Amino acid sequence: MVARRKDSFFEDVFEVVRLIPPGRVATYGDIARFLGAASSSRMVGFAMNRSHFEAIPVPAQRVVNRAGLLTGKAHFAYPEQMAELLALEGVMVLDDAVIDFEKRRWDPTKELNF
DNA sequence: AAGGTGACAGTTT
DNA sequence: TAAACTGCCACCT
Repeated sequence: MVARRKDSFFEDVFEVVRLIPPGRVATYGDIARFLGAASSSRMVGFAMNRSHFEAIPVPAQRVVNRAGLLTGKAHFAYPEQMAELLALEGVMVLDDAVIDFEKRRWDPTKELNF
């Protein structure tokens, strides 16, 4: 890599994720668009992978895929942790899917009015 | 410096 | 309708 526009695209991702209110969830795509890289949804997911090494905790459990599925649960300490963390926040998860996903969905581009 | 990779998304078989 | 393929951009080795 020769040059990067930003030192850390990930940090931006982390910040946005931390802004997600408890009990709400956001999608990789929405976060990516919010950061100006609509097609970097995959990167957002990869960022979450790295979030575990961050000093400041990142509520990765609040980030799900477009279908509301907990696709990243496998990357937690243990797979069930993701659903558990969400449950503690009042988010019901059934079979790796967020209940009332559309209702609990939190879109930064809308909620933050950017 | 170049290539491979990934917790997705959208489109096409 | 469901399954498979390609595109995509930034990080890492």
